[in-house]
Amino acid sequence: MPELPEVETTRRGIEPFVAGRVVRELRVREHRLRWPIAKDLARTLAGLRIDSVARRGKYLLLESRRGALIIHLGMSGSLRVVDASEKPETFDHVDLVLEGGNCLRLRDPRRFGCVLWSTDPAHHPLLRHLGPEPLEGSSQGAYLFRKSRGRVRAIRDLLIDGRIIAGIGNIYANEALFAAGIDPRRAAGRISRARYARLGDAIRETLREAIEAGGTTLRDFRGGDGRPGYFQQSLKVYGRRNAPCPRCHTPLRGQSVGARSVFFCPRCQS
DNA sequence: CTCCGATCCTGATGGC
DNA sequence: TGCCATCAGGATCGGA
Repeated sequence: MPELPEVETTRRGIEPFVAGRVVRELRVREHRLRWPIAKDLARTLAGLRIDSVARRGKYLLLESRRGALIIHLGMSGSLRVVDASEKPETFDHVDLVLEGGNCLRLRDPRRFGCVLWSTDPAHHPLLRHLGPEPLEGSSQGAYLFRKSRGRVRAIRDLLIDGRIIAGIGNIYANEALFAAGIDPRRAAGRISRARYARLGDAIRETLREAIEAGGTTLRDFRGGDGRPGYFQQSLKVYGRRNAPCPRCHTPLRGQSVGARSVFFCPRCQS
């Protein structure tokens, strides 16, 4: 579920409760996530002061002087700040208990997320090959145009590849391609520079609006403050097969490309 | 290097 | 209401 806007919403929700706090204890009820939680992680974290909460792509980083705790929410993960005395439910796998009585609680039914310690997060294997942040620097259109030359894969697949550009998943790839008027199935290498310029702007606009709305809540996403996101109401094509195109009212199409779905307007996107 | 499919796991949904 | 198949927001890995 969580793509860049949901992770950023989470970051903003938890930061006021986490930054500047000292870790009292780590409680791990289930260590079998995407990668197992290290046995000695509790010892590593105890007494550590968390200086700030950063985001890189879909990764959250709880930064300290000695290193960072890297958290990924996978498909079904969420983080909330709760009172440490609150009883955990099923799938509440990890508690980071803080001095003062608050607790950062990770819930992840599908267990595709991870919790890892790194003394040098920028060079950690999971982050090292990540592409640029779509919301930083100038528009990414020229960059994407350059990276796409000679590539035959669908543009949707290029956009959700974190090594090309970080943080974009299937929902926002589909939404940005609609905004830019590009068919998600088109070969990435055969799209013009001008269209990439439009796409770069569409990506930023789409992500910004989604963050402003608090992310997209499909099923059970909640921000760090426990509130749902409201961007779902703003989705123009994702999940809306056969619904009228918001621009021209032609029925939207939905089909599988590779392992996941694309949604698009056959008239507005070519 | 690039691309594609399989894969980890559980819950929601829709058809019958 | 129940059962079963299908699908899901991610990202790595291995093989072609």
